[in-house]
Amino acid sequence: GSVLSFISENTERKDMAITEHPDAKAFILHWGEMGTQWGVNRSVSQVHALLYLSAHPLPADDIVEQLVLARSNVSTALKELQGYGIVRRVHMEGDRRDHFVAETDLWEMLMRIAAERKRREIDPTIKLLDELSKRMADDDSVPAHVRERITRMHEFISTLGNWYEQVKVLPKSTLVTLMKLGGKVARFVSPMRKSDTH
Amino acid sequence: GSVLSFISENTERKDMAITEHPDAKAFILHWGEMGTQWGVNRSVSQVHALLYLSAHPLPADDIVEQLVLARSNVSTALKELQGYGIVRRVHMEGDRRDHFVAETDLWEMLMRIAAERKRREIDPTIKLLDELSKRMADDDSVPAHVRERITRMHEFISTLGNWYEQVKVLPKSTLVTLMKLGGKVARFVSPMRKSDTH
DNA sequence: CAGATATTTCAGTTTTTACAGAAATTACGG
DNA sequence: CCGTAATTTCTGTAAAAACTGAAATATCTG
Repeated sequence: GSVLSFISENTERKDMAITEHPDAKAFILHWGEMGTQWGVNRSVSQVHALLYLSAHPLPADDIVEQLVLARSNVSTALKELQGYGIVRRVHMEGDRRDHFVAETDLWEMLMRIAAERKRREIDPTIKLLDELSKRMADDDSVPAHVRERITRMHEFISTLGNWYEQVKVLPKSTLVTLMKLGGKVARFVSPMRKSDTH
Repeated sequence: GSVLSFISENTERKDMAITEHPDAKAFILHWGEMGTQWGVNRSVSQVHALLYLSAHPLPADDIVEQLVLARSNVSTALKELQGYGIVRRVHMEGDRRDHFVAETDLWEMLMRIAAERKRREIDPTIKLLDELSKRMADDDSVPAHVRERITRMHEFISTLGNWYEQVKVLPKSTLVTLMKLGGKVARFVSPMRKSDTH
C-alpha cells in the first residue's frame, strides 16, 4: 500500500476507461437514447456504442463496470447485438473470458441492421398481407376501399422489399458511389413518358 | 322507440364499422404491433391504420368506438399523427366535430415519416456529433480511436443526411422509377477508378 | 473429473410508458 | 354573449418493459 506500489499498480493498468472521457460518454448516452426512439433497448444501444468506440475487444465485466449495468443485462444486450450481426465474440490470448467487438465499418453495420429488421418486421408484414389478400379474394363482404388500400399497402411494401433485396447485394463501393451521387442519379432515368406513369 | 323507428334508425346509419371485418381488424392490429417495434405508440399506429382503411374522414368518437380507446388517448394519437403530417383534420358539412383523414399515397406517407424522424432524431444527432468534433479538436486527451470513430460516425450520418436531402426533392415519379430499377441503377455508375475511391 | 470461473436464465422489483377519466379549455350556435 | 358540444390537458393508475440479483448451467483448467 505504499506510494510506490500504488504508482506501479497504476502503471500496469490498461488504458483509462472510455467512459471517463466526457465526449465518449456523451456519445454513448446519446446513442442509447436514440436506440429507444427506434424501439431498441437503451442498454443494448449503449453497449453497442461502447464497443464501437473501444480500441480493443472488451469482456462483459468491463462493460458492466463502464456502463454500470447488471451483468445479466449486459449478457442479454450482447446476445441481441450478436443477433443483429453487429457485434461478435472473439477469443483473447490467455483469457478465459469472452471478449466482444463491434463492427466498425458503418456501411456494413447499417446493412446488417437493415437485414435483421427486415427479417423481423417487414417479412412477417408481407406474409400477413399475402394472407389477407388471399382471404379477401374469396370474401365479397369486404368493402372496396378496404380491399384496395390493403392491396396497395401490400404492393408498396413488396416493392420496397424487392428494392432492398436488389440493393443489398451490390458491392459496398457501388453503394457508396450511388449515395454520394445523391439526387444526380435522377439524370439517368429518362424523362417520364405518359406510358411510364402507371 | 318503436320497432319501425328502430329499423329506420338502423337503415339511415352509415356503413358497417371497418373493425367488424376480420381482415381489416387483423391489419389494424398488426400495424399497431409494428409501430411498437419502431418506437411508435400502439394506439397511434392503430389510429393511423384505421384512418388509412377508412373510405371517409372519421370523427374522433368513431375512432374511440372502433378501437375501444379512451377519448383522450385518441386525441393524443391524432395530434401525433398530424405532427408526422400523415393525418389531417377536415371539416365536414353540417357537423361541428373535427374529422380526420390519413394520407393514402403511400410514397408520400413514407417521405413524411422519414422527414419527421430525421427532424426529430437524426438532425439532433448530427448536431451533437458536430459539437463533439469541435470539442475533441481542442482536447488531446481523447484517445485516437475514440476520435477517429466518432469522426467516422459523423461523416457517415452526414452523408446519409445529405443523400436524403437530395433524394427527397426528386419528383415522386422519378423516385418510383428509381425504386423499380432496383439494382439496375448500378449499371450507370462506372466501374471504380482509383481517383473515385476517396 | 473436481473445483473454479464464466455465462445464462429466471423470478421478482423498479422504472418507464401508455392509458383512462376528470377537469379545464376552446369553439360553436343560437 | 350564454350555454352547449367538442377537444385538449392533466393527474393518477394500469400495463409493459427494463433491469437486477440469485440460482442454474456451462465451460475451462489443472
